[in-house]
Amino acid sequence: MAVKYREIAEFLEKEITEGKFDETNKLPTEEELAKQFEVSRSTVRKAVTQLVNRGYIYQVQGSGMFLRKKSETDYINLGSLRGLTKDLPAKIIETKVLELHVMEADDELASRLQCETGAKLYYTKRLRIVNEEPFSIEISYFKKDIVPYLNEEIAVQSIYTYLIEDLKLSIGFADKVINCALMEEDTANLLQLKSGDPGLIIENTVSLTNGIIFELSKSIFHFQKAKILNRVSFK
Amino acid sequence: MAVKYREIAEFLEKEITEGKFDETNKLPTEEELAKQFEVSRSTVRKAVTQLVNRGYIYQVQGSGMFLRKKSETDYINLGSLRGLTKDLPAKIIETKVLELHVMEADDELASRLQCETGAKLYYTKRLRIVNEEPFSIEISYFKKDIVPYLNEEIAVQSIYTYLIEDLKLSIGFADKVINCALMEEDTANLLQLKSGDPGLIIENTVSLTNGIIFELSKSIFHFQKAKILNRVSFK
DNA sequence: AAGTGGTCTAGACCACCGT
DNA sequence: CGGTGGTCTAGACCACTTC
Repeated sequence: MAVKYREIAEFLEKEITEGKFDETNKLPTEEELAKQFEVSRSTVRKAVTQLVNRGYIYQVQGSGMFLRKKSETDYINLGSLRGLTKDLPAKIIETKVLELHVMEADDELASRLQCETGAKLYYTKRLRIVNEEPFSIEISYFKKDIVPYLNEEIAVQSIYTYLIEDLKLSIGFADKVINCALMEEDTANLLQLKSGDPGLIIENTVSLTNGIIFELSKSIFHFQKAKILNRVSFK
Repeated sequence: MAVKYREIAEFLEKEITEGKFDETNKLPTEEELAKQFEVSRSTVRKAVTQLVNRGYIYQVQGSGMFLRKKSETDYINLGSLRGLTKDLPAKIIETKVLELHVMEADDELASRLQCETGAKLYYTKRLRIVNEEPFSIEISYFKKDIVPYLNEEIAVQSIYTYLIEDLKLSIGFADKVINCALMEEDTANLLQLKSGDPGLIIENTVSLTNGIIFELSKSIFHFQKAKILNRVSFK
């Protein structure tokens, strides 16, 4: 942190989620915020833009900044990289690590991860349990030269928290592909569904700020329990 | 248009898609672009930010601006409001208008559209055909006070083009909820699937720039043919 | 050390909303 | 018309990458 506009965005985000502006449904003007935080109006605008992009507010020229309707709480948020734990704060989330070991990239993985065939990868398969019911299966591959160490203790918690806070990785961008497919029997069993039932699938290719891909993942969600939310702003 | 940063973004977007920077995989520096377009560096940065948000490029501090790997062409783009026609430019897209008439909002529609029960709405149900195969079913409700007129000729083409270019509506933001559900028989039939097969569903709540909701839609995609792409940047 | 993007400022002027 | 967001500028200084 230590960057003003991020701090302001974070501060306002917290105020918004705590309901501080719910009565008026409106934020103070940019001018007022600039005065309050003792920064220039440009800096306020940069902070505010983040809130707009995250779907908290919208701006109307000549009129002001307004709260967007709060979204329901039990959606998976496509725009965040925070993971289930942060997306579903109201729920009890458990994780069962089904597999975790180092392996070598085959041709297909190498191509998708843009690395050499045979490069070392961490492979992990996890079952996510929400409110004591199976919710999703997550299969991930991490490049070992970027994520040199991973163990079950970490994988049971949020891997992303570990990557960001401990390994100090800075995540840059991701491609997410969503589709729907019929499940194999073993996958279905893990989710307590029948073979042939569909799964909602998100495939994720994640890069660091410098553009290097470091993770590939595939999450298969219980089709009756998972909903994905994406808030879009045009501008 | 007439806004510099948008024009620059559009210009660069075109150059990128035409492959102008493919050799180096890199864009000119911000300074150079500022000189080229005769604007300040801030204006260049604003244009560039749009390209970043749209998933075309990424920036690396101290190093430069680089192209992101081109995405495959046959994805539905979640971040755009352009509609299928623009998302799948390589495909032949036909639209069959199954229903189109004015109706009154019931309690549920009124609540979701934030209008009065009984308010007039345009209802339309369309079948989208891609490369001569059924691809999706789209059910939409438009507030009639905002979209006063709609006919089959418009509904066969892109409704959004009509809303933006003819009605001069300015779209502000949208909530998109994605999930997966088993289809009813008549829906399945339209997509040439079996009753009980799954559908990939996007429910869309769209607001104007001033925050007023004007459209609700539900698109049910053929689960074997549709893939949704979302490119995310963190910053 | 040079090159390049990231943050921040102060201020001007425009465009739109609501009274 | 006053209030408020939108665009744009010119310039300073910082942080990171690359050599």
